[in-house]
Amino acid sequence: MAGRSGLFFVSPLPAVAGRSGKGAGQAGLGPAPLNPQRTVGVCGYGPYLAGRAAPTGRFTRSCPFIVSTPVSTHRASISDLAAQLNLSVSTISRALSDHSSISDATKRRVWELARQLNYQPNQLAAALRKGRSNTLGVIVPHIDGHFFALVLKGIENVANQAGFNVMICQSNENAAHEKKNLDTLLNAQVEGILVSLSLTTKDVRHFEDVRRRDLPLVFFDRIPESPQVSAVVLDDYQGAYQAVEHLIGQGCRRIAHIGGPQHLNICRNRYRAYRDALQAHGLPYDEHLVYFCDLTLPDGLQAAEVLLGRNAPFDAVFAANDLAVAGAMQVLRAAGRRIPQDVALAGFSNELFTLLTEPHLTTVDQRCEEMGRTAVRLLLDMVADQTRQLPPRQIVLQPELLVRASSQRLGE
Amino acid sequence: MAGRSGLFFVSPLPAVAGRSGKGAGQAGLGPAPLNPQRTVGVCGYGPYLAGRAAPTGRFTRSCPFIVSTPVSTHRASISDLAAQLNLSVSTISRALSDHSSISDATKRRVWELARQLNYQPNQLAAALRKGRSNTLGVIVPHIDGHFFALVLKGIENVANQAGFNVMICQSNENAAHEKKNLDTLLNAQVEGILVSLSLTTKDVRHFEDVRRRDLPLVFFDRIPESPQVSAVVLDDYQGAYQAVEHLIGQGCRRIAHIGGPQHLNICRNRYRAYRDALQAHGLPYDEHLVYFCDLTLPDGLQAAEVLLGRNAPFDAVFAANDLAVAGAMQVLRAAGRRIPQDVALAGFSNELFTLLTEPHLTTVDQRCEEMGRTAVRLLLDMVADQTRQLPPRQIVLQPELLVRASSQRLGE
DNA sequence: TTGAAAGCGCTAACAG
DNA sequence: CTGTTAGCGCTTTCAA
Repeated sequence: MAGRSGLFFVSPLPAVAGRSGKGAGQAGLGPAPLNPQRTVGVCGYGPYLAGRAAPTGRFTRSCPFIVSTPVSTHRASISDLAAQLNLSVSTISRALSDHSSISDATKRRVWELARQLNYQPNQLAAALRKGRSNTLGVIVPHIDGHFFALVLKGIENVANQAGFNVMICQSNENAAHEKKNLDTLLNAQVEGILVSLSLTTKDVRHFEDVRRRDLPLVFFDRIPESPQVSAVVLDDYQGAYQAVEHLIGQGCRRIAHIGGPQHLNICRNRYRAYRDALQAHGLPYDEHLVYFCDLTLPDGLQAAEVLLGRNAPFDAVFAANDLAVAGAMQVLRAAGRRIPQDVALAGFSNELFTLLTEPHLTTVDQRCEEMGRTAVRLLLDMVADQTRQLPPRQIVLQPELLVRASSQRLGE
Repeated sequence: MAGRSGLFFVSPLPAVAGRSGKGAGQAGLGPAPLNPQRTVGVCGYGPYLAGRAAPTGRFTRSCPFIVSTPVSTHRASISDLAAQLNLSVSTISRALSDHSSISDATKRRVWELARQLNYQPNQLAAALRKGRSNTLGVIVPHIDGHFFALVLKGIENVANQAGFNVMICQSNENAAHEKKNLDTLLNAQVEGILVSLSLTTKDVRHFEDVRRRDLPLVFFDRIPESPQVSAVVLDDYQGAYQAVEHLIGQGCRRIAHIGGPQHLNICRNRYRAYRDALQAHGLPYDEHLVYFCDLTLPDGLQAAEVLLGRNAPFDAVFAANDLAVAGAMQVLRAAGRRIPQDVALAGFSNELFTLLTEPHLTTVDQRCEEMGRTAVRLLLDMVADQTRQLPPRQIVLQPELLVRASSQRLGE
């Protein structure tokens, strides 16, 4: 199939194989031959260091990596056990799964041999036979960045606890890629799918296949606009509303907004909350104070520049994410604005770095892990429901406003 | 048996001939291309909002999510196709994989029906039969945080291009968990494994199983101390050495170090480079200027406090990672130290947030994606080698020092 | 160019 | 308590 391009694209330094420089009992140097007969030993070796000589020796540590001859490359199967014990494969199978109808004596024998032969069950075969892959699929826009990483952690925890593996796909914010991801998951026979839409997904018909197969499907965070789907989301509206209200409470009257792509539910809701909060407090909406972008760091920088250039004074910025507001802060400070005295700032997502900026950033926590856990629980409920008749459910998590120095103009 | 702790990380499979799709009559041969589809219903619905009433309607967008009754929940298999076309399963199988010995006419009929029935090959069955799962396994300490996320991205790219899926496990910095991860991967019949050791892994004997089975194994970044393994690492020594040398070049004479756990090769090498660089430039090593910890944010805060409290003046800090130095910076500034005039700072890893602090942090780039790509290429070479005789290789990537404001005391 | 048949490793009736 | 048997869906000889 796809060619394996075996070229190594490595930096100048040639590969260092079996480099040493240590005094300790070095076994093999250089291209170590395979099958060094049962060398069960301690070996130390130098650091991967280029150039400089190093006062080594004292930094090595013992390394009990056993190098034993591969006894047999053959993977023990259930029938190997059966043959060796003069039992039938079904007995072995049952013994291994601790079936009640197998005598303790037999079980013990089986387990012992399994241990000796280092038997590992073949999940593929079991899944094929049982018709259950014990695997869930997830499609996320990307994996780098705080939010999805934490959601995935939540998903993994609950799923694993329930005995499921999780297969992850990244759509790279690309709708076509997302579609392929879906095929991949279907081919892998996953038992249910979790999805957070890509930035460029404006058409969700590719999820119809899933539906047609009665395969449980749950969206989270970035979801399509249909009450017919099951979904878990944060109450972005609420979080944003609170953030803006907080800024108003600090005496801000001209609050700017850096918003994200409006076809995404999350960005739209944050923007809407911004408008509503202003209105609820009798403040006018001024479109000169609003800037839409993709919320990257460069976008944040540019947003601040544009806002400053518009000649529409503002005393606060609420951005739809933390990165944008962090970028904006740099530009604002460079322009001589004091934070929060001149301009108060609030972001969204509670990224780790909001505690690394000076001042720390006010933000809204998204309950990442909880979102993951909730979504997978919902999915597992659907998977467990044989009838496939469960009505779609939508679950809304409550965010938490975290007030920090970037927005505190009054004594707390 | 082995606990489930797997996260599969997958992406588009190599095109499977006769991929589904609906829409107008696709005539073409070969892997059916994505198809343009017509819009079908439109439905709008309110936002997931709790509490406040919202001026809905204007913010909804069209949603062509089709709600159709599940026609048949039965997944079409190869034998269904065979039955309907009066062909044998083997012919179908061959046609689907575009085998040369099948007539074009037959292929066309097969593909067409496959499309109609929305046939999706069962990977499990294929893998079982072929004895090849087309899956690689990866064990990382965690998935949140810049570094591993990017390495994984690199791994995914290359692996997918070569037609492999990737299964990810997180050890959560826990050696016991790492062991379970390994079982999970073995059970899933992966064809090769990539590992970056957990913080608490001091004994690597559990990888012996892998070796005994002749399963290709490549370590990256955090690796065991043995020349017998294949590994890809950054030249941490070189990167740290350059960073410290840079600080010296800026006029710093009393440079402190915040170091990580010394049983990890990466931390040890950074520390060693720190000492060597000092020595090479005739500066004394003073243990009062060194603080070891786990390099978290709180650790960084504490490190600075301890260093300040020791009454051993210092004019620079080189930390083994960015988080620690970012934390230290906060404490130092709070204590009235100007950065970089009083204390110059340098970290390690090139985290995104190094561009969000004030001033920006000098750091060392780790070539994350390249590390992932390189590691998986090495692994794929081993997988491709039927003989299993390839000698272990170690590849060293060169880091890049990124000088930023936190350490620039002289005009560039 | 197509078909028949034999499994991959495991599970689960159904019988003893 | 244990064994026999029949597949899960697919690939792959070997024959036609």
